Amino acid sequence: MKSRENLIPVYYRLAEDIKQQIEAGELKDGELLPTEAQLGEKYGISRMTVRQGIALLAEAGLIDTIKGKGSFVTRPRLNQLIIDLKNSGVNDEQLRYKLLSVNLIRNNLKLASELGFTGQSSVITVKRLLFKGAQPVAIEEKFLRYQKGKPLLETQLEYADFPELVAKHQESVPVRNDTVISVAALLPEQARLLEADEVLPALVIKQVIYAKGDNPLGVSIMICHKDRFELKATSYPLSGRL
Amino acid sequence: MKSRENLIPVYYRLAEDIKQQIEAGELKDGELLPTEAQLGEKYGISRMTVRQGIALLAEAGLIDTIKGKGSFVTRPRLNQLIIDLKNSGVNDEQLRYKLLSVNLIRNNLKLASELGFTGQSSVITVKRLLFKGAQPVAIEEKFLRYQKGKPLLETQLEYADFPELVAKHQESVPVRNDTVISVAALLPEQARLLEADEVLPALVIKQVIYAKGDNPLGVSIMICHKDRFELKATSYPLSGRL
DNA sequence: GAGTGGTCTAGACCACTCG
DNA sequence: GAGTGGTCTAGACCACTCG
Repeated sequence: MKSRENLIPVYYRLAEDIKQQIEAGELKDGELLPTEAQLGEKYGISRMTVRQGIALLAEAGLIDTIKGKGSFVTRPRLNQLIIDLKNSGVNDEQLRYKLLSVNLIRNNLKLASELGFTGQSSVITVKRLLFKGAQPVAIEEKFLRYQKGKPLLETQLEYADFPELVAKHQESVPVRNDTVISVAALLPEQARLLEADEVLPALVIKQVIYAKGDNPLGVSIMICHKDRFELKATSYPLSGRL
Repeated sequence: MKSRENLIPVYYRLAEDIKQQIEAGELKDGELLPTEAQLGEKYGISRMTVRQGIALLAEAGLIDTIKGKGSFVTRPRLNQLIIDLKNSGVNDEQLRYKLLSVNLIRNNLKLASELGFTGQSSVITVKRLLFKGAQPVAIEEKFLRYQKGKPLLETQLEYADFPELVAKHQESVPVRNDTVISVAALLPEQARLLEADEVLPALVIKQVIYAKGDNPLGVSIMICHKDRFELKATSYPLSGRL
């Protein structure tokens, strides 16, 4: 079936077909798919092409393939949620930024080691206020390993998201972002900045960016106004090709 | 290079090689990789095998491939974080569960429509208390579309995670989980259950499980004690094959 | 028109699983 | 030993990009 006629690749159509069957409940959780050879036969395509479709389904979490046995229908991984910090409240396009302060703190081993910056005693701090419309929604404080000869541009300070900022200021390549989400009470000064009652709690998002080998390159702490900010996450793959 | 000698597939070694070069900064952000033909030449392997390696790198977010142009080094997507609800505080293995109540609420169109359960007026509610050791850490309340002839087993009610529970009780196949994370004050009864001061705020995790076509099948609301619970997320692919 | 990645084929050998 | 998926090849034609 050389279906170049209609531009949609055959392996993709095979994957879609099977996806439909799974979502319609025709192929149930745990059930075994036909073998690759059988699917090739059925669709009139070669085995490598079948495998391309199967790979797509596996990537989407719809099947598990076990060598020597076959491909089994499985429930999608609904417990694995994706937060896109660029589109879920944080770093939203609707947000405006106001730069509060930038400091280079030299020779403060205590601070550097608290942040996990080994072999380092100078730290850059950047503080911004995030607005949605006229309302302040979050305070963001960033701590960067100081890197000689890599000055930060004003535009970066104001507009770059955190991983991007770290990338620009570092020789080392950032490879991982570990984040913790928790709740804390606002400090008086934070409450003032956020124009909130002092008693209000806040959503706290703490990001740590690492280079290869678990070396922290930067730490970001966002203090978010509880009524003006929430985090959205979804199980649906953002880069989903199916 | 038929390197079956050492069990590690050639395409995998190619991908690892390039990954190392990217993480070491030898291949910088935006740089163009050699063409597939050149890589095939260099490693002495066929183009399809090169493509297998390239696909792995693309999946890990280390390169972007553009048809007709080539493959470009790109920063990994550090803004896309994965929360694994099974290993990040929620549904943790260390957690114990106490079933508080199970109810079938019949003929309550208002509740059903609030939950988004269309064409439906009966709702099952399940309330559990989660413990870490002897300490209550969260209250979990679930609302399920009632499905005739699909009784819930006691063991499921106590141990199943939410997507699993929905899957067991529904004919429809769950395909998506949309979650919102926010902050709210504890109600007096909730504070009592969590053995907390009434004034305490709480982390709120609201999950909605959908079938195909944006039909909600179930809603779960977790009210988490702020000092005993935090959510962890990471950019590192959990199913990372590289 | 030359170069690139995207799709696809028809074969091959392998390691693994299962009865 | 029969069946399965995993790896790999050496070819082909295509659509796209760029000068």
